[in-house]
Amino acid sequence: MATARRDPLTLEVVELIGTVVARYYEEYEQAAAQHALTGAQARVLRLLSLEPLPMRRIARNLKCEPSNVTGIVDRLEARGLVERRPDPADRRVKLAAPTEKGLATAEQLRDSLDFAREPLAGLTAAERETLRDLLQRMVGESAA
Amino acid sequence: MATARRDPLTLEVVELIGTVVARYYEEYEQAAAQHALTGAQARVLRLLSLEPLPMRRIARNLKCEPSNVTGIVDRLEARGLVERRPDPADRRVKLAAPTEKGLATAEQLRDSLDFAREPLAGLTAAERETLRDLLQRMVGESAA
DNA sequence: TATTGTTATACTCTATAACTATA
DNA sequence: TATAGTTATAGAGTATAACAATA
Repeated sequence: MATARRDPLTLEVVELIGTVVARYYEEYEQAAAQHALTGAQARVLRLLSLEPLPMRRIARNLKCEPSNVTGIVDRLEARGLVERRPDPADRRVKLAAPTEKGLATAEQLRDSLDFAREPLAGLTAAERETLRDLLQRMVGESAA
Repeated sequence: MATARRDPLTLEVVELIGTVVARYYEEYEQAAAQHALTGAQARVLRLLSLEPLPMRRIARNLKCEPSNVTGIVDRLEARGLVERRPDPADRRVKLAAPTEKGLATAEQLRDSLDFAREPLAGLTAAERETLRDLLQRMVGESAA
């Protein structure tokens, strides 16, 4: 298996992945902007819509410094999309949780992410399965 | 063909694409940082390594406002990676072009983008071909 | 008049370092 | 003493608006 690295085929696939990434990112930002959110704010809102989290955990997920999360959550909180709750188990911890409005926004956001579904519509179910399997092996099975 | 949108399979693929995008982006920034470049600077340098371009064209490619390009090119120029040249055909235009050092850096940058090659090593040539074809159809054939 | 690049301004994201309140 | 969250600071990317030079 592990041979090719700079062969034309591999480079072609790498190029295509770059194109997909650029398009995905662009449309994600655009979807966020439709709700007057930045990309980072939209990502945090999506994350919290799955489960309330301590600030520290948000930073780890976003792969940024905890100090940055303070501002992002501040802005989401100022817009009534998120709230900070105390953690009964540890008084140092603040749990960020979406409000009802925040949950509704997160759902709308999810729906507007047609970008990734739209192009898939051109593939048959069998092809989507193949794509899923190949991507899974690329990502390393342990995809979330 | 165009039926499924919210079926489990499609959503699974969308999720996987999101994972690939996050990983690609992260590793791109990391590769850029190894050369003390930001992601935006690395993207501009890569773009110019293909062909010198007017500031306006860079903005269009990055999908940002032209005023932002001024600063990014300023910083690349300050590091001796890029230079501004007059356009003989139109004296309003400034062509941004990589220096030799800039070209060398762009090439190193390209090489350090193993992130997208590494995971592909686990796929056979036939599988990479299949992946290429499916991605090409997603992207719409007209990939760069 | 329209276009190219720039400047000025304001906001967000980012990392670093220092601070506070808990543990 | 270690950890969670915050504040302060500085640099970079971003959009908007206004400007000079050129077309």
